[in-house]
Amino acid sequence: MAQDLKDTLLLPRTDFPMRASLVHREPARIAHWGKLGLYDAIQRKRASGPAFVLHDGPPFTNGDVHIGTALNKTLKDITNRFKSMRGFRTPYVPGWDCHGLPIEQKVARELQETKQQVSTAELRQRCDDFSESWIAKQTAQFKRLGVLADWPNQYKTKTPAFEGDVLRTFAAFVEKGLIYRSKKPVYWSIPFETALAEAEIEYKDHVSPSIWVKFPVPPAEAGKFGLPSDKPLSIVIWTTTPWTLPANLAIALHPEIAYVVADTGEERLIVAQALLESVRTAAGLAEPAIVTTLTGARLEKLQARHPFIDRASPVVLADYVTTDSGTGCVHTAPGHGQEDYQTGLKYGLEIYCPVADDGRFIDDGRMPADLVGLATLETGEDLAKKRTSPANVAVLKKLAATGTLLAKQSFTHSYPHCWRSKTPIVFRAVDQWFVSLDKSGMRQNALDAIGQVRWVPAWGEARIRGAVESRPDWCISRQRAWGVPIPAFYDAQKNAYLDAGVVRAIADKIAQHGTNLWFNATPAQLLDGVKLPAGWPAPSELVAGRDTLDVWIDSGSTHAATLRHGVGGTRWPADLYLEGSDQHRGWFQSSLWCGVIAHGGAPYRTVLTHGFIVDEDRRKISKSSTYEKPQTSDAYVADYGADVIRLWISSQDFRDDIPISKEILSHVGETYRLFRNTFRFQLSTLFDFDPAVHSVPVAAMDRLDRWVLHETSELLRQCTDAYENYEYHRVYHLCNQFCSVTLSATYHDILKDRLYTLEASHPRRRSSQTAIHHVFTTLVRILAPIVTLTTDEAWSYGTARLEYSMDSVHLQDWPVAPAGWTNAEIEDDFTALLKVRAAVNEAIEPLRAAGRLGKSLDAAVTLTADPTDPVGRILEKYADLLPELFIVSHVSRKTEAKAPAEVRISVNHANELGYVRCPRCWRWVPALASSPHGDVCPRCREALNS
RNA sequence: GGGCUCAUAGCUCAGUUGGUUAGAGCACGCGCUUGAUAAGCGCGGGGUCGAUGGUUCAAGUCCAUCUGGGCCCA
Repeated sequence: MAQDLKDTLLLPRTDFPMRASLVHREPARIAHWGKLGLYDAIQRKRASGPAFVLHDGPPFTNGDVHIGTALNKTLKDITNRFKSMRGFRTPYVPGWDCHGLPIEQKVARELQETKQQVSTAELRQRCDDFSESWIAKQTAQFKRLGVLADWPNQYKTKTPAFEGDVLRTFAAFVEKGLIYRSKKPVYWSIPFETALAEAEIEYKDHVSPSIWVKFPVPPAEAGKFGLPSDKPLSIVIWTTTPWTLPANLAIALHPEIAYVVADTGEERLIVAQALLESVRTAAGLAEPAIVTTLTGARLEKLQARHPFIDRASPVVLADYVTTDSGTGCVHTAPGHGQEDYQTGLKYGLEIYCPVADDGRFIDDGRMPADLVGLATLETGEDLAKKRTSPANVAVLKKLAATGTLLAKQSFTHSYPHCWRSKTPIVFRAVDQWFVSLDKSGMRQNALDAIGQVRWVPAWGEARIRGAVESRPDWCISRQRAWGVPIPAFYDAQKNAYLDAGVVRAIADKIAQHGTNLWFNATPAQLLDGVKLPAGWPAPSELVAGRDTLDVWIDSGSTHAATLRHGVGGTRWPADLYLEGSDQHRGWFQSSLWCGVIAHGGAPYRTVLTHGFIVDEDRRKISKSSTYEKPQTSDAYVADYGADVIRLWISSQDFRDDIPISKEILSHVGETYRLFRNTFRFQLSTLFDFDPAVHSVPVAAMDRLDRWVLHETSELLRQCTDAYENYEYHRVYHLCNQFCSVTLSATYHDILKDRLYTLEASHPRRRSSQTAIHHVFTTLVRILAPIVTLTTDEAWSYGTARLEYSMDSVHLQDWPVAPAGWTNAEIEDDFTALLKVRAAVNEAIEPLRAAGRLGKSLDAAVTLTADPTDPVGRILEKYADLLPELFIVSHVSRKTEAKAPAEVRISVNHANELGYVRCPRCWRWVPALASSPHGDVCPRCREALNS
């Protein structure tokens, strides 16, 4: 009998599975999108819309997609999908960064391990293959995340056409006269014998010999400067790089700092006054007597002597000298340091660098014979054995022999290392190609362009402004094979020949034949058909340079190689660049310079940055103690599924650091289930609802349903605003709250009675179904950019009642809430009603705890309120709705003068009123009536009779 | 060491121009339900807002310093 009655209820039904099984089911939907040609379908649908171009920053192609890269690509995907639903045409051309040292090094190492010797062309081919293999893997990993893109039009920095555009960008640099050749200290990787970019440097602790060295001042020289000469006098310098002493050409003092001549008894030393005590301690000297005090400026041009080479080391002045450490007298080697170099230029010193490409001292006739050939910095083996370099050892020996070594300690400090070999680098002056950033007002142009761009968050502008202002001239040559060659030629005397027209002609050839042409062809072949500028030797007298361009020129040219050609329907400039905040000094800047120099402006209108992924302790993930497995996108997708990962990404305020942990992901998984069950419940309650046939106009809808439509329009308004402002975490939290509070705990819960027990076509039931249908189609679309796969599945069930359909939620327009949904009066009324509802629940709880009743439907509630009070009036106004709203069986109202907004609530079990329970709808009523299915309440009898 | 930036319940986030006992979801605890059931509902405990010191009648919300993260430099 009970089962018989239950069968008369309109219980929810749907095939939409409760369990997501994302990890197993997602690939099928992604494949379905592939068959559908979803990306192209979306582009076709928006073909006439305004363009929104998000230009993809190319990931480097040397490994699996990192979870941080997954975050970046997903944010781009969310953005594009939202913009597309808003009506924009959103061409998205993905790119790949292919050239560069890490790949070349990896390939070179493999060749080394297998003891293979190959030509440059063969090495480049292997690099190409290596890069290509990762492009295939990364593509699959991005697709697995649900990322939609124009894969057929993807750009790769290694393709001939792209390389041609890189060279055309370079030609613009040459044409503007910004390229110059200069000997300049650069970061130099000894194992790779190449100059390194700033980005290729990492700072690590390094143990160096810390030494105090005496530079003798000859008595005659001391006399000239009014210094006592009756005892040996020396200027004391401090350095942590003894190997640079053979290149010492000067001693830098601060012009305004106070220096002292200190008498130790046997000799006198010149050091900064502020550092005398620390020098004394380091050297273990007795308390010295101060002979005299004077400023650094007084000693300018004093000719001290090099401690072990027969030459002078003059005193020079420099503002960067501090009394933070050392002696205030700075050993200066213009060939081995940026500041030293600047000072050298100022004083006309030679940019002297007696260190060869391999990091060993050269034999230039000036280097002491016992130092020639020694390695200046530690090899990996030296570091493993914790010993200092042979050159350091030998220099220390010479200092000791000449009695100029005042003190020696071990010193651990942060020192630049080659990011690949992990060995310390040298500063070394070598011939390189540079871009002058100050010539022709280029730096100002770049700063002006920054002001034209919208930076999100706003502080990004200060960040890149600082980076652009402080950036030194750009060293763009690399002594590598895997890159775009610099089309410069050299004659027998090593004079360089570089010309914009020639570069463009070579660019055309390379765009056709690839860069291997440069490495394989003779200068005569390369220059065949090219009109040589005046003053150039015949091609037969030239050799082609072997330097390649800094890869930041590659990446800085991506906009030129794609947007300016309109690849995939894009256009220049881009509406949006979206990358990690490290790119203020990286890609944003290289793109800015290339855009400003070659195309007269920034290549982007808006630049959005996100933070970095950290662990639960907010520490960088690579330093995490809970680091268990590779932090790859695939590893996370395999555990949680793409939609949960995407939801996690949306849940975080990505402008700040972005924490990830098992706990966080499991909470996000709960939210995912909430969304999924919300969709499922709504779908299940619409099983007999056809919107085309059963829809109820808003004006005719029940007040509860109009309330939920109002709430939905509010949700839509706020989520749209959040999306527009790139605040996706607000969408997550708004939807979370909406689903759990507004829907699940309130609206859905209240609705069950009418949906299940009323007759199928009862106006109130159809009204609610109409509302649910509206809420569903709105909510699914709001979440579509984020929870892409599940919303697509829900949409398919909702529209076609099928797991897969030819339609997709991603082809829909962004929802619009009709004006009729907004209803301030109902909103106010329900705010008050729901407050009373909460109070009713609170009042029921003690009875439940006492075992007097279980479900709220067993309760009969009495409300006492002041009829003149606003709340009292609302209770009166909604009297017929109250039992349903509170999910109780009976509500009686009493009026009594009370304090404003005060409602007294008393609760009884309905049987205390003599009520009986309807076996069908479970409500307690005064009396049952007979029906073909037995005794039921009058309302159920009516439903059964129809 | 410098520049930029962040710091609110166990977790993720809200907290408008400084003004009532700092909110939400999840998690947690205790119950209810078994007609969303590897679901749903109710109630409850839990932050004094990184620390310190200021400005103010009043500060999570303004200022300074410090501590601890992050990115980028040195």
